[in-house]
Amino acid sequence: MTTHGDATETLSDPDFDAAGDLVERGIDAGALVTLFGRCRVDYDGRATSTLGPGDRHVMLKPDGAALVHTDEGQQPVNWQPPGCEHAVRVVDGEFVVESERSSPDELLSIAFESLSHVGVFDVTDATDLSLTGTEEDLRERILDDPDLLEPAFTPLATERSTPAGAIDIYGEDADGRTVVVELKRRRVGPDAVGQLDRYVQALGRDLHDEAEIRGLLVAPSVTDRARELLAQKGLEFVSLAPPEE
Amino acid sequence: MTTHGDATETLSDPDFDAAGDLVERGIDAGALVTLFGRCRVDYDGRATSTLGPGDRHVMLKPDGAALVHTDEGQQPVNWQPPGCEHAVRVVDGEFVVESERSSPDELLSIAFESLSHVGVFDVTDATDLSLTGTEEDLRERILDDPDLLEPAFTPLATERSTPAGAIDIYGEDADGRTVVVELKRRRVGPDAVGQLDRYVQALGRDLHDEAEIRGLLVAPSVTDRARELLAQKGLEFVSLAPPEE
DNA sequence: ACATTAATCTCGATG
DNA sequence: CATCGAGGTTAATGT
Repeated sequence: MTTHGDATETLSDPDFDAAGDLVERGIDAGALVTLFGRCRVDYDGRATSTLGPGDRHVMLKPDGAALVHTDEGQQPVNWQPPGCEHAVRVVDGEFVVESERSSPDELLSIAFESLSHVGVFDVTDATDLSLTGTEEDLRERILDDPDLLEPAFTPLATERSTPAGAIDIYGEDADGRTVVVELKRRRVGPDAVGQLDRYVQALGRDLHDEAEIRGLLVAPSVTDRARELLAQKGLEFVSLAPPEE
Repeated sequence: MTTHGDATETLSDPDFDAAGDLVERGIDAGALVTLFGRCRVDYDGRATSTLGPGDRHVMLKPDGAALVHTDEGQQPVNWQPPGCEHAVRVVDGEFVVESERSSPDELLSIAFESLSHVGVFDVTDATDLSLTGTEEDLRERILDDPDLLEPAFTPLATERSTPAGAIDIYGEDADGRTVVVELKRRRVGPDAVGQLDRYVQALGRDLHDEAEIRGLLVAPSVTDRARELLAQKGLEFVSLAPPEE
């Protein structure tokens, strides 16, 4: 066992009793717990899955999330969302980690036949991520300079609600016609065209003036099918990306 | 340092030189590498992000994926997809992990001011996940017993392609009318209705017989807005879920 | 490489 | 609680 500054504690090739003690202590202390070893994994909840024996890395977070990672992929092979209860016990010679929640009822069960590592990490992280280049940045760019869309475009509202959902930017063109703007931070396919079309139709029913409403899809680029759909539905496209920095 | 069976090796409170040696050795050996300590994280690529100092858990996978986890959330606060090159070096008294790829150009940089743990794990996992309760299971359930949709429904094709995309199930009803079926494994909103409508319209143009085509949305349930949209567009809904087991 | 869609999507905002 | 839409979505599949 290795301890340092009350912050991190690890066990190598622990016996199951020692591992159980450390993991329970870590969970109770609100620490982040990791395990590595050969295990089977079963999940039952929104779907059902089984995973035969293999070496995997398991992370139990203090917010109740659980992650099972293999050597491949950005996504965990199995997981449990935040809000779960973690528990460990030894059953039939296996070290079993269970993570459970209700609504929906879901259970993740990880049965280790051998454990080569257990770690407990005291995490303090008050920092928030600062992210730029999002759809919101694109919206701000347009509101700062509406002429980017077309000359004399006038934004009137953002997030204007319709029976079909909220319109990103609602405004008027140079001729006083209503304009519905849908923003996407990256290249778009047919789904985005469908979304814009829904908003235009819903707004038309709201205003009883469907023919006079223009729909503008704003994105860096569109796929061929999306372009065809736009043409079919009489919608327009403006190429614009979020600010670079 | 702790070694066992060539499989797992960990360092506690390592100095940066020893940590660098172990991490590089782990990466070269195709192992899964973990680090824990106080760090800053910067990302630049499809978007841009910065994250101030805090304690985080870092995982470097042999396929080139990188994950930075805080104490909260199922998702990593920063990451890099598979296919990246990982590198470590000591710069200005910080232990820096960089993960980079091209197309798109993306760089993730993690600068540790202190390291309390480094782990190297030899992963062997040939097992495939077996998952049930997916949309594909729902499709098989219907193909096994088409009457689940309605009496005398006859499936003719799956994944039938149209200019608007592939239709989940394409078939005929008791009266010989063409039926377009869109499947969803869980409760659906307006987007699924738009998707089904696109397919019906596209097939109508293909067959020059739009009026005679029925559209069926099959899901466990629909939201109110989706139900209204279905009614407006003359589409139908059948409540059905993927098989339980 | 691009296009399209599913996902135990996750996550946050909002009513 | 449910609903809705964004996401550096990711992952899989087809072309």
